[in-house]
Amino acid sequence: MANGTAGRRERKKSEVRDRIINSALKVFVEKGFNETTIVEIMEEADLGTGTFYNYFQSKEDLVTYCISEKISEAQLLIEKLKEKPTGPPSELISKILLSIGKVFEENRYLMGLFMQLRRTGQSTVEIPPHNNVFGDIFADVYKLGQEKGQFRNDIPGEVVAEMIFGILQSSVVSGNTGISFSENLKFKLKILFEGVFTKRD
Amino acid sequence: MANGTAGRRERKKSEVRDRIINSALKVFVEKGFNETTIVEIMEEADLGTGTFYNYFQSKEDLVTYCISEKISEAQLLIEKLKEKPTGPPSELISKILLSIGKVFEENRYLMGLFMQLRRTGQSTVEIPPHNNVFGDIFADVYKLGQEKGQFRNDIPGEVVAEMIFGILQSSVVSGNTGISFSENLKFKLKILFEGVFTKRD
Amino acid sequence: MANGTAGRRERKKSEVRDRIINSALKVFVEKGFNETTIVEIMEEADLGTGTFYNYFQSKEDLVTYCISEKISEAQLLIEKLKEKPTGPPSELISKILLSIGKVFEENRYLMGLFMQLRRTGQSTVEIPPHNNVFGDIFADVYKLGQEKGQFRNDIPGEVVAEMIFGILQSSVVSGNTGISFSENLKFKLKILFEGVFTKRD
Amino acid sequence: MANGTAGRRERKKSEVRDRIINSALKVFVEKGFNETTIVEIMEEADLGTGTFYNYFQSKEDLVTYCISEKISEAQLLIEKLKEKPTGPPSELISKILLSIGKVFEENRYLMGLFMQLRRTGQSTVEIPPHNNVFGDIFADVYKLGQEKGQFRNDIPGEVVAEMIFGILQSSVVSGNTGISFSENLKFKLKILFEGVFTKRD
DNA sequence: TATGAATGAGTCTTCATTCAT
DNA sequence: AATGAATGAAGACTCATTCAT
Repeated sequence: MANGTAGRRERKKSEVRDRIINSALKVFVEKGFNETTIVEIMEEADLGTGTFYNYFQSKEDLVTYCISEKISEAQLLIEKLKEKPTGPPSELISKILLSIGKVFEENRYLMGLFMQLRRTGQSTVEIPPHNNVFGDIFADVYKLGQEKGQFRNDIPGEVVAEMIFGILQSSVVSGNTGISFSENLKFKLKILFEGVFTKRD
Repeated sequence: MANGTAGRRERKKSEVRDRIINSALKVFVEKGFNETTIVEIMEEADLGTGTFYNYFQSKEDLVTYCISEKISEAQLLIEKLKEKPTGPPSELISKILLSIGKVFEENRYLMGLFMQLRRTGQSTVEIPPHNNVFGDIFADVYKLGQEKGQFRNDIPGEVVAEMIFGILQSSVVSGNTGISFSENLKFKLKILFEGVFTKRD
Repeated sequence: MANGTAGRRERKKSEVRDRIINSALKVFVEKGFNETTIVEIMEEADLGTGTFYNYFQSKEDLVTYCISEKISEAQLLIEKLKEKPTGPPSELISKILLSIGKVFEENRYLMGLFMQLRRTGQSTVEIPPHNNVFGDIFADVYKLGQEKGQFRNDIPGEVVAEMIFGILQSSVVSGNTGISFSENLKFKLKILFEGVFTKRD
Repeated sequence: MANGTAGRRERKKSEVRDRIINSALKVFVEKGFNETTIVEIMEEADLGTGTFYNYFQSKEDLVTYCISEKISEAQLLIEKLKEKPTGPPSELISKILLSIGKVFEENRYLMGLFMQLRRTGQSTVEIPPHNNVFGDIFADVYKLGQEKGQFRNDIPGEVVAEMIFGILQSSVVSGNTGISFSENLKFKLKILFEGVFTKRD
């Protein structure tokens, strides 16, 4: 009984949190992060201003929370992919990028936020240093590919990792080409691979 | 005489402006754009707060001004390079990227600012939409390369342009690889070219 | 039966009220009156926030209630002492001070609260003007002592009353002397009665 | 010249600071410290809200500043008095109390503030622990009096110091007796020195 | 032209209080 | 009666911008 009530409350609370997050992202997209006020977010969510602080400590906290969630989501996907490595490393990279891309594509703006956010240290939720979140993963996979003879050895893995991350980024934020995200990504991967392959078929 | 005085005044004024700009960039790097106040900039410049408004209309104006200057600088270099097109398109792209990169490398932070700045419309100086500043140029050169048979035809020029811009960006902001900017850039261009070349030598 | 239930309910209600009061005093001591929030009090009491308002109208109300209770307690003691006046007035004063002191000593902080509280008029429970609560009593006893020839006539009773009250206060809040409350009080009463001079001219 | 301008500015600034302080004290007296808002203070001073923060970091800071000033003032007076010790210790105590009293009497409310202020540690200006500011001084003088044979030895100096401080306090805040501050103080000192008994046994 | 104190609009943040469950 | 999420009024504080000197 009590459980039922508590459960309902939990659910309700979670709903409210989501409402705030979605409103926030909506307004962020419209006005930009720094130009968005908490009042605006809560008006959009049709909630009182004070309610914000029942769920987040600050605006920064909110963004950090959103991003952390997305990163976790993405990392989970990557873990799954790495567990059953069927194809060659290049295929793994493609799959990873498509997975991560999908996660962020739902809300493209978040990627921009993710890139630009300067952590000031006040946030309670930890965001790892930007580039390194996925950087190590890419570098690892590249090294694997080098060992397997699929990738060239005359280019440092870290540089390739940077490039892969750049591809991800530019595909997600790309918007004027009239090409879908996954198409865009595939084109860029084509460029990437046919350059790093040791030999072309 | 009057001319001499005016000249001195001109020079003096320009000196003050530069002092403000340099102080601003310094503080931006330390604290981030939004966290930097005009008071701080002017303290760093060892000038009175009010003096700021003799040179710029607002903080946004200041950044816009800085960036515009850099872009103009870069575009001037590109124009010069395009006027005397000696080598193949790939060489032109390399030279352009190195030139632009150099301009922004002096102040890497500016690139970050350039990427993240959202125009809110209050600025008097116009900054063109981010990606497109150099995007068209890259696309043009790529098309030229396609016509000359150096570049593959199965990938849209716009996508390649995005990729080139991404390379520029990631090279400028790269910092943990221990590789110099131009080395980093060359590696990435190698990846780019040996992927897009119709055939590998 | 109905009576029994009502009694139990009464008792239960009283228990909750006491729990709130004790938690409040505890937090007041730790953080100060103004810095204490109702949420904190109720967390300390392990009760829901809303429950507070089933017992008190406001935070001010709570404090006022606490203090009033203590004052009533003290006044009751004084009445009893005055009813059976066996010794000389000086002894009565000593006994009164010791009694009041004991009441407040259990919770020294309450005395500080009692001293500093400014009534803003919103409270439903009335607290009489600070100094006067016991001031009149002291002045009365002093006058009695003057009539009986025990106390000097060249000093106004009100001034002595203020001084007695000051003794009470400073004894209750004293903390660094390493002397117990009642010892401290006795020393001060000695001064009050006899003075600090080795001999009186 | 420049000096003249700077000097004028300095003077102006000092005037504004005083205006704020006086307005603040006025409103504090009327409404109490915690009930006073910065807006109210600045309205009373006929200045913009923001101006407050050109002079003080917070409301606490302001009070701390006021009190520190008064304490310094009082301590300076005490030093002067101790340098030329002509009469007996009792006389020195009287003079010290009258001096301190005068300092705080101009603004009686400040003494109350001084007593009640709970330092939360955020203030930039340091206030020494309340009782001890003058406590040591009183204890010292009392010990001197004991050595000289003027004061009794069967009461600890610290207790007497507390009592003296209590006298100071109760005289400053006393208000209903219709007796002037210095008269009030003299009566209490008389009690302190001689006691209230008609004769000592 | 340089200055820097004054300004107040704009934000964040807190918290007593309410109320549906 | 107990609960705790929702609320918004209230207050602290910031800072771009103005303007008298």
